[in-house]
Formats: sequence, C-alpha cells, structure tokens
Amino acid sequence: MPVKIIIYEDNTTLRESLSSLLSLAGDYQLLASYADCRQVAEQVTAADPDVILMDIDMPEVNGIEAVRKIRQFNRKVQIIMLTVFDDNTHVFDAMYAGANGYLLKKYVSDKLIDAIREVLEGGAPMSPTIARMVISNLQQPSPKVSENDYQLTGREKETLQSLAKGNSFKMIAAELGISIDTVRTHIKRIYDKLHVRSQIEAVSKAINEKLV
Amino acid sequence: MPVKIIIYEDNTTLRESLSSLLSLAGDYQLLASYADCRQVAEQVTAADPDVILMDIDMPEVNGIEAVRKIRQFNRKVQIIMLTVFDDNTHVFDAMYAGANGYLLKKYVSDKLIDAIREVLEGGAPMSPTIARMVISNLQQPSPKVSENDYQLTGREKETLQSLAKGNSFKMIAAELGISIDTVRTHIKRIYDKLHVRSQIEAVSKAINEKLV
DNA sequence: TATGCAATCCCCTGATTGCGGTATGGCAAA
DNA sequence: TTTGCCATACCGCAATCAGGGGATTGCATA
Repeated sequence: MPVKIIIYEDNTTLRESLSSLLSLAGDYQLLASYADCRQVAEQVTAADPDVILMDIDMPEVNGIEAVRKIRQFNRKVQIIMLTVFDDNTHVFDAMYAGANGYLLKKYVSDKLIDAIREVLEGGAPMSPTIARMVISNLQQPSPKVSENDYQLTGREKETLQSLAKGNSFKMIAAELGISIDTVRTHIKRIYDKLHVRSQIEAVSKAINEKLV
Repeated sequence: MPVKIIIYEDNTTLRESLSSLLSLAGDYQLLASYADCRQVAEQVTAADPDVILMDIDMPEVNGIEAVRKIRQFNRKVQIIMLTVFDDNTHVFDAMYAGANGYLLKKYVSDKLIDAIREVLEGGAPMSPTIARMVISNLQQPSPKVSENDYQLTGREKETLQSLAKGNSFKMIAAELGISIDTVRTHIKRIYDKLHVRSQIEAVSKAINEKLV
C-alpha cells in the first residue's frame, strides 16, 4: 500500500519538483497539492493522508497555523515542515504546534525521501542545524545553579517545597514531623535568605527560579 | 588532516569493532580508547580530540557524568553518546550534560560514520526514536488550555496574577486601583472557583496549571 | 422590566502569619 | 574545647488573611 501524501506549498515550481521527486521514488501516492492552507481542515479530513509536507511562508494562512489546525483533530498524520527558515522562532513554533520533522529546503532533493521514511518509522527528521538548535535549547537551562544559590539548608529546602505545594504551617509541621514553631523558625530563615517577606513571594520566587 | 577521535566504552568487543569501523572508513585517527572514565579530564585535555564516542553505562564513572566533567573545561569537542538506553531520563540527562549527538548501539554499524560527519558539520545526529523523544518534549506543554478553565472573570484573573507576583492584598489593591475589600471579595471568589483555601494553594495551583 | 452577573465596597470574628526575641542539643570544624 | 551551624522549640504582639454576612452600581439579556 503506497504512502499517501499531501503537499502545501505556494511556489508552483517547487510544488512540481516535489511531486516529481515523489513519483520517481515510487511507492508514494500524491493525493493532492495545494498552494494555500485556507481549506486545510477539510482537505486533510477528506483525504486522510499518511504524511503532509508543509511550507511555512504561505499567503493567507501560514504553515505553522495550519499545523495547529490539523492537530486539533488529527494527531496521527505525520507532518514535515519544508522551509527556508532556520531561525529559533520558526523552528520552535512549528515543533510546538505539532510538526514531526523540519527539513530545510536546500536539503530537500537529497533528503526528502529519507525524511518521509524516517517520520513513518517514528523518527523526527531534521536538518543538521535544526537538530543542533533543538538540543542546544535543552542545554540552556543549566548556567543558573551556581547563581541562584541562596544557601538554604536541607530542612529549609524541604520546608520551602512543602510550602510551595500549598501547605499551611500546620500542615508542613505534620508533613515534616516537627512542631509548628520550628516551621516558623525555618520559614523566617528562608525569608531572610531569599529576601522576601511573605509566603507567596517565597513560593513565586522558588518556582520561578526552579528552587523546587 | 584526519579527524581525531577518542572512545570510551567498557565492552572490549564493541570497542574493537568501533575501532575497526573507523579505520575502514579512513580519514579518522583513533587517538585512544578507554574502558572507563576515571581519568577523563586528563585524557581529553592531553589528547585534544575532535570527537568523543561515549558509552553511558560504565563502571566507576558513568558516561553522562563524564560529559559533565568534560564540558567544564571544553565546549568545543563534539561528543556522541553510544548506548542501549532509549529512555527519557538517560537521553535528557545526556543532552542536558552537553552531548551533541545520541546514537543507539543497534544503529552504530550503519550510522556511526554518518553521525561523526554530521556532528562535525554542526548537526546533532540522533537515532530516530531519540529525535522523536526530544521534539515531543517540546510539544508537551500544550494540551491543557480547555481543561483547566475555572471560569475566572477578567478582574479575578488580574487579581490572581498580581497575587502570584507576591503582592499582598494591600499591594494588589494599589496595583488594580481598587479598595482592599474588593480585593478580598475577588480572592474569595477565586478560592471558591479553584477549590483552594489559601493564597499559596491558589498561587501554586495557578502556576502549575499555567493560569498565569 | 426583571433577572443575572461582574465589579465594587463595607463589617465582623477567629485563625494564621510575620517578626522580634530566647534557648537547647547535636555535630563538625577549628 | 571552643566556636559555629543546624534543627528544634517556645513566647508575644501586630498585621494580615479566611470566611461569613450584606449592599450598591452598571450592563447585558431574557
């Protein structure tokens, strides 16, 4: 059974070369190709493709918006973005919207067939620079650690964590097996160290700076 | 100039087959291969390789810990993890520690040479399932929105937001330009709607469910 | 026009919190 | 052994908060 594909791409030349790439490779059935995404929901519902090749920069409705729409009713179809944009915003918006792969147009002729195969096998085909962007995004959140170190002691951290769960002093005392007065003492020290003067300030600071 | 490589892998058989894979491919210079990471800092500093192939499950010092150590003094060397682990924890810990690629051992014989080339070109070679894990990690934070709708009115949302910043009732009143009693009224309604009974509970619920 | 709802303000009572102390036992480093 | 730090506990007071009322205005909608 051939793989059913739909293409969204406003550039006619590129649309045609994608189409011939697919027919040369064999085993692919191009159900349709469209120059815009205005009817994307209806078209995808009707055709029920296995894979969608989606340009980003299109008139009327852009490709990322289209992905969002598709994902509202179909989480199964595999969507590969085909685009010239390799900036953070476009890549992450597309991934966030629910794209499964992200191929830069300069690699299309070499990698398209591989990418389609890979996405059907449960992978996430990405051009090299895109992959690097995605993983360096994961690596961002590290360089804090040393900076926001308020020198909280073990018990103080536990107290703060319990507080952040929404517990009152009484409940914290019960949870940690200590008296409510000890909780008060810990809390006082925490306030000093975090430079705050109320529960909410402490909790919002703790959450925002990932101390909990 | 050949690409300089170091291997860390405790399994002797695999270490030798990696070594022969590299020599067959040509243009690679295997500087050294080690069965453990105890001396990783010294070894990497001395040899100054272009690429490191790193196993995860090794005695004494595991591969992820080793990556962390290397990254403390060298951000340039490209590190590819070679492992059997395809679970979330290992993958994200490794990426987070500073790995540039993540190749499952079952793909090594097919993909190793490609992966080395790709990582040197600024890419992030990953086995298909790994790539999918990484991008689905980006996609997590969406599917709520409709569920946690507590029907807060506009003013109630503003009040909650102000509260979550760490403001007291008095400060909220000042910020919203209303009396403290009105703030009280809003807060009471918020508690009803969120099914909570204190500031912290409300704030931690609001932050955790992304209402703010 | 009546009804509903958001937004505003007020009062009261009891509970909780914020903040200033003080104090003791344990443990580790100097 | 003295000093410092942590964890524990208690006291007291002023401020704030929680929760129960009730009330008015304005706007939209039935």
